[in-house]
Amino acid sequence: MSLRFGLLGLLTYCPMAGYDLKKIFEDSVNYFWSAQTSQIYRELKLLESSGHVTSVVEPGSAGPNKRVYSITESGRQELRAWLLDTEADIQEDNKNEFLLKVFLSSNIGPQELMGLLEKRLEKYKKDLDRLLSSQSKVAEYKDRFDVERELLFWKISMNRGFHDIQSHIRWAEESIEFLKSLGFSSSQ
Amino acid sequence: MSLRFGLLGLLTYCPMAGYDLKKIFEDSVNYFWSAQTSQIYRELKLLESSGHVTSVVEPGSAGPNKRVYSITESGRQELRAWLLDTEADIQEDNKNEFLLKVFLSSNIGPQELMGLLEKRLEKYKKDLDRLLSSQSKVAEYKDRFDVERELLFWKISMNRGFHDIQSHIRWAEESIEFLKSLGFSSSQ
DNA sequence: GAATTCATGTAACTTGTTACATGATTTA
DNA sequence: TAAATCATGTAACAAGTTACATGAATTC
Repeated sequence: MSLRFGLLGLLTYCPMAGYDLKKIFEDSVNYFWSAQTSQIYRELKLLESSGHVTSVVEPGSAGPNKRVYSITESGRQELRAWLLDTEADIQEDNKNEFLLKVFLSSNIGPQELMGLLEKRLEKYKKDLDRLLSSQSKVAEYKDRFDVERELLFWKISMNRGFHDIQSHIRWAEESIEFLKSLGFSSSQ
Repeated sequence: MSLRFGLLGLLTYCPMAGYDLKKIFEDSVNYFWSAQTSQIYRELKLLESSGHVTSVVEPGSAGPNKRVYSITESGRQELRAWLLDTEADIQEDNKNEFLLKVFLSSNIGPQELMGLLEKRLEKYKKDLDRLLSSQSKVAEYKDRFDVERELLFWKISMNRGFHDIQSHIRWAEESIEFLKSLGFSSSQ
């Protein structure tokens, strides 16, 4: 859906190749957005054919040539229009495979569910660690690009990550306690 | 991805037609899963061709005929295998269009972001109301099907919804306060 | 000399969305 | 009698995933 806007947004920092964009996706936006390289290259072509970015081929610093993309003025306009459009994102769907499992867990029973929840709790705690380490990468980006102005917005979006993970942890712990209070014990 | 398992799961309650499944999706699983009718009908056909469900055509109580689907033993096995497979759901992606916007908001500035956040906060509060009202529907389902055993799991998954929305509300409020503390005011 | 990283892409596929068509029955 | 609900579907498209191919440069 909005991969194109993610790409346009990152290109406002500086011109980049598809490969660079993939990298930045991985260690900045990764908590709330992701994309395959194949998808990124396809999308960049579409953006170029609609005039929102332009590209030039540059000799690669290491290895093959790079196709470096720059955002155009029409691209910036597109981006701003999307950012200000409050209708588009208001009914985004919240698909959560794990919750679907919990909902259908009568098919495996409370003990097995407890096992799933305990495993999940571990995952959430790892997520928290990963988020903390990706925070330290922000400092790195601060040096690589000139992003004084961006820092504020990065902080606010990363902070959402903490709220999110903490609420997951609290819910999982609460649910495990609830099952225990009903006399069930883990299958692990 | 796991629409098929959602369908299999609901069919463990009782045999149903595509239309019924769509309805139940809408007012039970809706908070963390959704699907279009066209997708549901397509998926049901696939499930039938792989032997996980069977169907019979019944005269409709009102209007056209119904094709009523029942889960088979192989369908139940599939479902249970998926429920217990902790690898599959562990790296589900968390795409969040709104967070992408926040992350890229240097392109519109803090005042505009504040406006977006305020609008979001309203949406979150509406989400909370909707979740409360869908809770009351659970009671309705309890009567329609024989789902004593299922109630426990419904409660746990619905409870996740509350944790989720509350954390969204807290984050939005905190972020608005943060921007205010920096001397910015809303564009609204 | 082997593995990893840099760098770009194609092809085939799955999943999800949008728009449309049909026609009966029930409710306002 | 008009609108909503019941009920099933097709077609075209958009978005996302998986698998694969290529080949140079760097690091171990």
